[in-house]
Amino acid sequence: MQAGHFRDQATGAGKRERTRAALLDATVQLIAEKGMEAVKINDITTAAGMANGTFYNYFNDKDEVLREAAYSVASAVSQQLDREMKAITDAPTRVVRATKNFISIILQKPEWAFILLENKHTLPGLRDDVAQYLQADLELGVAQNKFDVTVTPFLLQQIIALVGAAITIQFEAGSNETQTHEVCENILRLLGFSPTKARKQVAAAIEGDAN
Amino acid sequence: MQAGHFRDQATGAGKRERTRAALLDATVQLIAEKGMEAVKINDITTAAGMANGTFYNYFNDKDEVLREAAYSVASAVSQQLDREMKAITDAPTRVVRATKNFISIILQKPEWAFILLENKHTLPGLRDDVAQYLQADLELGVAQNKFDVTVTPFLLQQIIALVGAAITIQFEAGSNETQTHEVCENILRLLGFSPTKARKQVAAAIEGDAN
DNA sequence: CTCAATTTTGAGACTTTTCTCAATTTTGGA
DNA sequence: TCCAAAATTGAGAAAAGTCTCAAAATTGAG
Repeated sequence: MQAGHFRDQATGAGKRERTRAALLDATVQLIAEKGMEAVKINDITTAAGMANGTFYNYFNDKDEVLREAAYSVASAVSQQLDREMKAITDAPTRVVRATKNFISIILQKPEWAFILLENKHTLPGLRDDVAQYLQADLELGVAQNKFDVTVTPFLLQQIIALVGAAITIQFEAGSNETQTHEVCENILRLLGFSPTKARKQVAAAIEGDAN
Repeated sequence: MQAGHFRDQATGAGKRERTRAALLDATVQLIAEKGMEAVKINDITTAAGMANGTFYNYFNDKDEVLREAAYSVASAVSQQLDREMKAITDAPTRVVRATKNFISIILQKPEWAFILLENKHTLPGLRDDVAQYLQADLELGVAQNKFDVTVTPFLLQQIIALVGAAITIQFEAGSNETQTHEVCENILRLLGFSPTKARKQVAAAIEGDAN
């Protein structure tokens, strides 16, 4: 039984919350180690330092814990991104920063990256959350006359696919700042920027970033 | 026991070939219905109209049949695409036509779409095949001074991600010609085309197509 | 048509994992 | 501190699936 994000969040809460958090942490960890399908109930309880039966005090079955683990991670990422995006008003800058921060948040917690990538298709919640974010920024950019596109669900998914691919590659081959800049440029190209303007915009947007 | 692509290919061959083909067809079909992980050996043999034990005359275990099914589908798609791409020499046209044809081939056989999407990450063979194709066309385009990019594995994956997302969406929501045109335009934008030029290029490339 | 070789069959042994529940331990409010 | 309520325990029943093998059926070359 080790540390873990949800466990930390639950220190001070009642026993019920803490046990639940420990189970979720163990689940996330195990998914990262062996993938969704390979996770067994016994693995989870053992990793969390409990007896098998305890599991059923908190979840009805495996699907439930997997789903909750994925949602919890998605919502943790979402919260952190929210915090870092306040007070940016220029749409292209928002898009670039959000992309960069999203990639960076996810790559800092490999076990999060894994669970999110594995659920990209199956988990409607996450995809829709990210899409809503993005949609607002794109509409802002169109209103600001910065983007030459029509904002459709299809376009959102195209952009999300670029980010997803960038995360997958960096997750496999190691974090890579150049590739993060490239995906930002690619998104801007998709939104109608010329190669030159895309490059300058990315440089400018990242210049002003704390990280 | 119904018809199926591999079964058709094997008519006239010996019994061994035909049984094997029937098992592969059943496997592909079942993957489309319930996903890789949910397919059981008994489902496969029942769907193929055989006894459980027969399976082990052809495959050592489930992983093997799943892998072979995926490879077989990938190679069938690859062959068909090859046939349709001969004799196109202009790089942007090649990229647009290949994208359009690839999407169209896959969406005509939903069970193929499914198996390819499920294996995008796990099956190195398929991904690399597609990437090689694309790489040649991109290098051609750079040589022809049509594309404003550096050809890297990262860029290839970005483009493949756009196509993958387009297939996923059309697979879920129904085939959509507009979206297919859009993904082609998006790819050209990524390669440095302006929105206007991208649109014209796509129109021109598809104009000259038989379909 | 014949028959050795090939293929198929399916019952059941075996493995793996899920899930239940009566007994025990822990918790935390009064 | 006390104790009822809450949480935990882990053995084993039940479920789900994999894989083997001796016997039966089929195949196709000569």
